[in-house]
Amino acid sequence: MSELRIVFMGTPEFAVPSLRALIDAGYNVVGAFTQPDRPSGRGNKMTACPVKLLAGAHGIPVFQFERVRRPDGLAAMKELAPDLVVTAAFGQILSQALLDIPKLGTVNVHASLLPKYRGAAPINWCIIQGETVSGVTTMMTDAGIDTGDMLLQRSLPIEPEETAGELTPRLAALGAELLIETIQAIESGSCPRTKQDETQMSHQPMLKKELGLIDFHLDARRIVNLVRGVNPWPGAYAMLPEGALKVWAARTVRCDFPGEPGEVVQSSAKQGLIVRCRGGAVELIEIQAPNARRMAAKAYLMGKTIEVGTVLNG
RNA sequence: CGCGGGGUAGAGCAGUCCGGUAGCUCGUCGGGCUCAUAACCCGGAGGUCGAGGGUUCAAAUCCCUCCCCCGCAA
Repeated sequence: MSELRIVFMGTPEFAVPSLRALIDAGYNVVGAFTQPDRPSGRGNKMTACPVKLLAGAHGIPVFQFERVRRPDGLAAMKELAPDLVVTAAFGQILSQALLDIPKLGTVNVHASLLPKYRGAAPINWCIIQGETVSGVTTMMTDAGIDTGDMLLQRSLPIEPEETAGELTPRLAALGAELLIETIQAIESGSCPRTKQDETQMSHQPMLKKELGLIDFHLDARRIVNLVRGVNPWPGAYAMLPEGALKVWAARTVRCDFPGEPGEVVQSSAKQGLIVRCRGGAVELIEIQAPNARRMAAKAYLMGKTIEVGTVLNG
């Protein structure tokens, strides 16, 4: 049982294992900050984020500020008098004034092998760019975006067909383990601390809806990586005349068909849905038509037709 | 009260507006053809049409209530 007063800051599912690990390890979590509840889903009901639910279930006070770095957020943090702040996918940028509060500093759990893939959506970008290895890094948060000194780091191979949605919980679990090790090392004064190599750094922007629009002028491999990387959110899609066709799963196929990029070269319940792209073709395996549920493309084609020769995004 | 689409055979859909024998593609089972096949031909099984109530000689179809699923937007 540690005497440290810890404040946790995190919002989505990725942060949950880290908070749970802190609780399970017996740490004294004195408060949890999350993004405010937002109206979401059908009916625009207010929805509590996963971290809020977990913290609430353990009687940990929850704080939700629109901007935690404004005076009221700052005051709340001061009052909690944390020895250590832990952040994991919190979703807000911390100010220096905020970082100065905890005596031992602020430790962040970041889902990439820093200094690569700094920024808001490292897991997605990693897959989109075709990496075969990812990992998590614990680091001392500073005023920049994921620029602080690295503490511990551990890597994880990405499965060839793995989606961002599948990789996220694996990295979250790894991150939770690493967080506990990191805090133990900090407590014992034995935690290594390494500056990030700025020449190796990369920084990716937040995900936008439009990122999911498939560009069939790209290679099949890159298209498949995009599909994996934006699954389940924001989701890959191609434009049919009647609306967006979401693509949940795709694979590269040999292309013996002529056709321009985006052209449907095969479309049947037996053979599936194959679209021409740069230097080859992709088979759209699992799709979702407007107003429909997601399903195997072959199943969709049993009841509906997509004409061969249709040009997606055309 | 954010906007909208949907629930019909194991799967995916049509039929609903305009009530009148439940249909298509695929799968499945049996048979045939073929050197052979995911191909082709013939035949069969399989459905309380999401649930309940109402109108009617008659309801998948019209009216009311409820349950469930999904798209957009956030």
